[in-house]
Amino acid sequence: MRLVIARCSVDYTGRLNAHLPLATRLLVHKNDGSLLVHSDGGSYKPLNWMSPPCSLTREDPDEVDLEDGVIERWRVTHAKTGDALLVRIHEIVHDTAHDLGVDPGLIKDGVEADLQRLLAEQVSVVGENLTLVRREYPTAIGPVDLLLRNDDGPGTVAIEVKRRGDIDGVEQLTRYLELLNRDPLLAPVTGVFAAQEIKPQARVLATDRGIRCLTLDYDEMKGVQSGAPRLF
Amino acid sequence: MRLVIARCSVDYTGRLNAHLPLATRLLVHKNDGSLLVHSDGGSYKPLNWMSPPCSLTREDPDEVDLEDGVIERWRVTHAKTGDALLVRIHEIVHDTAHDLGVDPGLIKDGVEADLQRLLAEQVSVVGENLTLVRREYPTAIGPVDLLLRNDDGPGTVAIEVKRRGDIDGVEQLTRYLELLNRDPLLAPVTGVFAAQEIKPQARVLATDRGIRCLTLDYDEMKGVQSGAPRLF
DNA sequence: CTCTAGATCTCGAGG
DNA sequence: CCTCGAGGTCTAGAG
Repeated sequence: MRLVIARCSVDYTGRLNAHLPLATRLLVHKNDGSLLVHSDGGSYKPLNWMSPPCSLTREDPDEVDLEDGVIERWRVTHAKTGDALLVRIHEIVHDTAHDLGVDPGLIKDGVEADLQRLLAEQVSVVGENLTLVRREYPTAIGPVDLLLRNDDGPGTVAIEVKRRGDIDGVEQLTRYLELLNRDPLLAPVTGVFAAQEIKPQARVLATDRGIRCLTLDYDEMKGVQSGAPRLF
Repeated sequence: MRLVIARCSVDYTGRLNAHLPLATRLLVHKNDGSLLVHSDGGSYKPLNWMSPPCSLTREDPDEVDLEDGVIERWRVTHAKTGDALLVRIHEIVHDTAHDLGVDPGLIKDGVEADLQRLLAEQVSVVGENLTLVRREYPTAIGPVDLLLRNDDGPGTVAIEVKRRGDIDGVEQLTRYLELLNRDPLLAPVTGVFAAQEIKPQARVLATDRGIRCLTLDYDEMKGVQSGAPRLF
């Protein structure tokens, strides 16, 4: 990894065109060829960047650049799409290289998959006399998160699990319900929209379509889960 | 901006929990308090991070940490959500600080808004004998990108413009059409789904609902546009 | 390989 | 302040 602090301007050409006027910025050139251009603010998204696979070549400035005070140019080209980043460097303030080695990577806990797993283990949260048929129940238009069977009679419950329940999730569940209800072995299929947080618009739409909303408490559900091994 | 290369482990607690085992990484501490943890690969997304507004405090390691070889700890806490990042530093390989100043920011060209503007100026691309009523035609559930009037008779055309036409866009347009067709001054309203690239599933769904798909060529449309001033 | 759906999404506009 | 939609989305996982 090479770290350069430089006064530079940047032009991107690819899926769109973008231009960064001359200013002092951090350039991170990673070992895989990728380049990040960061300012001293904003969030983790760089002002401009090139993702791997790509390669960086150093160019001499042309006459116009020389008159503007450009001392060198970096051209970073994407191997497949042809997207290109051109960095015109006017001054290098700092320049160091470091060997970091391979990173062991991130371990996560609490994403949608965890919610879905917990709810599959605790179907009583959804209602009484229900049994899990399976997680990721396959259909022609994609897998339904959870499918439950009614123990007392005919009928099935399809559940869409989200961390944040938005209008898109309701649309998704609606498409599944429409399809599943054509199957005489499953019908009638009712819908449950389960999420840690459900947006008001999503709740209105769901209710209007006869879909029940269920707010989930991840920490509580994690607490109920008995002796299973924890990640940390 | 402070740049540190350090052997460290990182724990995030907030909307989820995440853990990074001990390894050598780049720590970028920005002027607004935010922190990025980067490895020497992957894309522009850091392995772990904290977004502003947040603040970093240096802590002494506890006894357990000392036995593990921790020389200092950084605790980065989000001002509002309470999300926290704890960096346990075992060794500092590099440590420099730089004054970057304020960045003038990025200038873009070719995003959805540009597509929409161009199509509004070239409604003949959609079909003959059509006139633009307005862009961003307001409805109760949000603005329709473009609304056109049929010159030869009754009826209206509602257009949803996307850079990449996905299934979500078809759903969005469907909701608009349903609503607009209740208005006797506009009905019958037909739909056109216009995008630079239309995904197969989206095309199938649109066609099934009687919505016409229209693939747009941005460069060509930009070329047609006569003497208007260009960004670069 | 493609395609789908989640994300500590981020970011900006509009009410 | 929140909500909504776009993004050079990125990313992981399944088919």
